[in-house]
Amino acid sequence: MTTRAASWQPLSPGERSVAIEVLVHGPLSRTDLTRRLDLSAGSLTRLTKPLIESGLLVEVPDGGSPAEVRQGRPSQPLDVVAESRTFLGFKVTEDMVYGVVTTLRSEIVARLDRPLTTHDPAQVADLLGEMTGEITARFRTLTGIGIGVGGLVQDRAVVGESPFLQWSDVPLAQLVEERTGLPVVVENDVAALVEAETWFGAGRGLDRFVVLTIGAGIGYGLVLGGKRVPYAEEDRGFGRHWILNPNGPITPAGQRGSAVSLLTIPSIRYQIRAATGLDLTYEEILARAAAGEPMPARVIDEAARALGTLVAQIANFVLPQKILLAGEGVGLIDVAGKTVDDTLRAHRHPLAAPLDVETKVSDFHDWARGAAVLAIQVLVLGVAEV
Amino acid sequence: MTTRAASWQPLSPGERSVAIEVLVHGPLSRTDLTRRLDLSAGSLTRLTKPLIESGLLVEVPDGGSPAEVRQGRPSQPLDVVAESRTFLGFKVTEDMVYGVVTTLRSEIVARLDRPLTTHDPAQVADLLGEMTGEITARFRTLTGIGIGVGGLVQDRAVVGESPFLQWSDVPLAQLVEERTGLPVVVENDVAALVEAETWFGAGRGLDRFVVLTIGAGIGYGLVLGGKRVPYAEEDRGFGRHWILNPNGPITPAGQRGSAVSLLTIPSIRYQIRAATGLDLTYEEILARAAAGEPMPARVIDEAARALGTLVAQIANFVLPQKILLAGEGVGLIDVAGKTVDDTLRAHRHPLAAPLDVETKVSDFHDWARGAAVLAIQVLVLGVAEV
DNA sequence: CGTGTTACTTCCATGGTGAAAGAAAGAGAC
DNA sequence: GTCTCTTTCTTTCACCATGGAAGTAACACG
Repeated sequence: MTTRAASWQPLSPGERSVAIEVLVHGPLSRTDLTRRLDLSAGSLTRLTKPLIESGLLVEVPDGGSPAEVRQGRPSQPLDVVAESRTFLGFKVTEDMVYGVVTTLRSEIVARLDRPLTTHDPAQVADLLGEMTGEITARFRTLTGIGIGVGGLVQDRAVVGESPFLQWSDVPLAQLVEERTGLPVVVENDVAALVEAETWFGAGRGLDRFVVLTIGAGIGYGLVLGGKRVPYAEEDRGFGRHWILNPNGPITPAGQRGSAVSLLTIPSIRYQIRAATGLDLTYEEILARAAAGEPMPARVIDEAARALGTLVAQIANFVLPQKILLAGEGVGLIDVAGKTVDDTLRAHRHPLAAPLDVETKVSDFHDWARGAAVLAIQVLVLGVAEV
Repeated sequence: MTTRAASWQPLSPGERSVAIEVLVHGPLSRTDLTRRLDLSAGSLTRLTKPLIESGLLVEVPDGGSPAEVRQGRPSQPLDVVAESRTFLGFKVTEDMVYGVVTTLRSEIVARLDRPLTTHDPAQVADLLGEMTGEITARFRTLTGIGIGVGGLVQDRAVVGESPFLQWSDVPLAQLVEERTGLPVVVENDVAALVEAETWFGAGRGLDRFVVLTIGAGIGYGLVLGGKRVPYAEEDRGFGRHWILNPNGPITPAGQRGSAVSLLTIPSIRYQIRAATGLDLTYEEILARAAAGEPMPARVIDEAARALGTLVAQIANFVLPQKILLAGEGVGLIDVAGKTVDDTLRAHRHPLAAPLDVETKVSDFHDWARGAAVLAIQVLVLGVAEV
């Protein structure tokens, strides 16, 4: 590997936990950290000193609400220098590569998209290399690259199987590393999004957290104890066998009445096409459903009930503290949110803990950002954990 | 509290982890323990020495297969003295109290049942006190008492709400402690069974583990990271809103087609009664279904499909390493196991990791044993953790 | 009876830890 | 201004769990 010295590896376990806590949970004073990490004040002074000397952390002016007047010596928040390093995340789709540049805190500072005209691995790697070159010219602090791909990814490096790219066993990480000289992490796109939301997004600091994505397919991510649980079928057709309505529609993909048949964008478009002959976009279908056009309204209503049922099942069995609904296919909530809610409530125990559902209609740059987070994790944790 | 000195509390964290590992995972040599606990050999000598001196652990003759010849110095397994202490577990039902006496390893060494003729809290406590008296006479090493009750239990001490006993806010632990002078833990019966299976049963050593019980009602227990996840609705009608078949039967309990309506013993008996007018026992229904009698066969078949669906949903969303089906109502698997299996397979991804399903038709003594495990945990962990 | 192998013990340097005491930096009272 | 109070952070130090190295024990094998 041609990886630069790009790791917090020399940190002791204690130091790293401090660094991660500050990275993920914003500026924190040493006293805050004693509570969060359950360490003594003395230990915190010891742990933070080398981190500050190395420049990884800095003392920042107290940004707390200036109105609130507190007695005693003011606390001295510590923060990472988010701009000290930048990361590049790619989301590779069938015909486009979406790229984002982020800070150490996963804030997007630039975007860069390119059409993908070939699926030849070497040429795709060339394109990614070119795009990286452009970024390096603008951002000298580029530290690592993350790539999100739909399909099965092994060891965070090799695309084992990707139907839409027609790849199998392509060592994408190595190909891009050779062209850029930067450390590269490749991961399944859903897994990347889940990691990103767990570290910096909706699932930050949670113990049990679920991400459900709806788009061209269904994606599912389970986070327990702050770590993503890997699964054997790993995005090779999630939700095809989740039967939500045995009387549901039959579509080319998935079992009859499955989550895939009821909820994914291609299936919804297929249902409309089959019923009306019109080839409408997802947005058009939503608009017509909102306007009360019977056929679209019926399909969207059925989808909304399926989504409510699905979320209820997850809530009932996983007992997550939060569920994030993401992807382009959650737009139906804007139109049929009430149906989703009602169905969800009907399938849950009245005494069950209220469920925190967050909706985020993500675009491709959000997926790319997820991939960038993986590069951040590798820097922070040292090794690409699986 | 009138608790005797009954705790491993003075143990250091390292010592306790050694003690628990040996308690739960049978005799282990010091070298085994180095691997399991990731400690050095030196540390193990240090940690085990006081445990042996205090009598908590003993060196036992190597029970390993004597045929297998190994080189080098033979290992010296350590074990707890399972018989050094005994524990008493009660399962309180509407008309009976079932009691078991167990060793430190949760092996049942005696049983004691009594009819429950009153629901008056003081008199129930009197009965439990009497039964404890009998046991103390035979087992001088009695160390603690665990009580399992259907319903909502707070702080492992107070029965907050128990419909079938018509109790609310009964400080049962205190009542029994006053009469016995022994430490008492009270817990929801399902929670107790789950803890027992997690420590000493099917879920031993697993990270993600689910217990599903079927009997008079549905019980669900989720174990993540070796710890049971508490839930808000806590056995106040689990499964009433898990709709498994929207076209399913309507019964007095639960929503139409819910797990309760399809699977619990009262609901199955109700369906048969409503259809045929016969008031058959669950066993009779199973026998007639096995014999091919149409109506029972149809009901059991529908239940089997519901169970397969339910297990598949749990497997799909929780990704457990193992699912334990327990309770008296899992007997239908003997009759319609193939239907359960087929339905389960149909609702799972072909590439998903194979699921380990264990079935255990438990009786009331198994529930009582679960309660006894809680008393063991209190001794071992020092405090009743929630 | 030595040799090799594995299990366990003894001993010691190390390093992370918390407790206690002290220093720093503000607010508030007079 | 300045004295006190409060809270945050630092310094110092004793402690102790840990692992590593070297040594001992107990067996099989030739």
